[in-house]
Amino acid sequence: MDRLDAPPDVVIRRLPLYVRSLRYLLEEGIHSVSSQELGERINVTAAQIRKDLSYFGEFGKQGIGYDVEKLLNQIERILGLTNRWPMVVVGLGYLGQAIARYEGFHTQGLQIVGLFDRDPDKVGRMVGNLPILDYTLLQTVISTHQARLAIIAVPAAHAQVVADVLIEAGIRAILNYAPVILQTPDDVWVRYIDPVAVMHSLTYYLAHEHQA
Amino acid sequence: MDRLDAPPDVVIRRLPLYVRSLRYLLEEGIHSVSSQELGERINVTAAQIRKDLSYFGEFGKQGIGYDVEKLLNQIERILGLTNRWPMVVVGLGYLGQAIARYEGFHTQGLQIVGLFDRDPDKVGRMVGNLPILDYTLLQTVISTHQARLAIIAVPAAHAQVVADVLIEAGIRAILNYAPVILQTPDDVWVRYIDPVAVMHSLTYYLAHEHQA
DNA sequence: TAGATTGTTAATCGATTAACAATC
DNA sequence: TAGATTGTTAATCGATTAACAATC
Repeated sequence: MDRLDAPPDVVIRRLPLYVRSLRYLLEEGIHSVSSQELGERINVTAAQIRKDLSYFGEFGKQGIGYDVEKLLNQIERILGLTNRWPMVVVGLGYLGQAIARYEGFHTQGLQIVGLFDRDPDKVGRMVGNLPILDYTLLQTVISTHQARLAIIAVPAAHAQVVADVLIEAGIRAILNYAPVILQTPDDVWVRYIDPVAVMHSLTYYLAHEHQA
Repeated sequence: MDRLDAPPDVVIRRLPLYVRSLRYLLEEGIHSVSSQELGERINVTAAQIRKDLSYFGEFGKQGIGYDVEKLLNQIERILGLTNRWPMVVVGLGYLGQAIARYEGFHTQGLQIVGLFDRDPDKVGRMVGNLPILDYTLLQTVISTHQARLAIIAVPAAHAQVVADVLIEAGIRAILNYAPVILQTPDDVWVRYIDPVAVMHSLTYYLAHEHQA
């Protein structure tokens, strides 16, 4: 394979699923796995797993498969999960609070270092072990922790300004829960979580199920 | 084009974004839009929009573009959004409560008709205007409302059993927030919301940014 | 050794983009 | 009419799958 080619984004998006599945395997005390077996757990073909991994190197043994722990470590290294990643959360409504309280980020190398809301009634309150801060402190907190990751959980109408401020303050990758497409510079990564859109794509299939 | 071909899933997933953008346009008082203009708002090419729509019919006028309201109505009809969709939410932790309290579902044709948790301490409490019910009532509520949509927001270890029960009770499409890949029959639709995986794909790019 | 499974190449499949005749 | 923009076809691009030699 051509190690010069950058791996496609689809592949990068699948790597975290491999990581998770390998962690589960390890918890189950399974130390060796074939692309076939791994694939069955993630609903992905064996060929796709091997092809995906081939962008980064050779991690298995013919006739044997993959050493779970070794492969896990390798993919974690590829994803940069050997360091902890500081991130900030903006918008502490019900959703933002659920995000702030979710242990899954912390256990997976993602460390929330700042919570921000512009509502004066919320500022100062604690969520978990962090206080909600005013937007005026965004810049300081982001530079202090060198945070490059942010989660936006503010109302739709407010998301674009928040994104602008975050980027200005040094944020380079955003996970946006607000139902708006953000306009950002090319060197900023933006991903969306959009449950209503997902549900609407499902209603399509339910509405058309009996025509098929 | 060949109206006999089923539209690809990628296209179905984009339709809800068109719906949303068209709604925003309408709110802004804009009544006519070209594929070019619409595309700029959603970060999609004009050609892709026209191609996507062509799977379902002809909705625009040459030289003019699309009537916003008309196109909106058409896509809503295609997605089945002319009816309201009953759905249940299982798991009323912080996340489940945020979901239950989010107005976005209700305003977009998705009506939560039941909240379920197995924790006896939670059962009976109200979240918004609905009480949290025990799993024993799942079957009844689902059949009463003929719900075919469900959201799973339980801990990872519990998600597969919950899915099994839901499907047994008649659910046909699931949005799963738990970090596990569900094993389900072919006639059940499953989508995932997985913020940790998304963040991990972002750390990849941040970790490799300066090699590029 | 025989059996299993990798890594990789080539073939296939599918989605996006470009281009343009049709037409408002 | 001239200019703009659609709907659609064909070309391009990219991702998935199949197949198999290499090898544990």
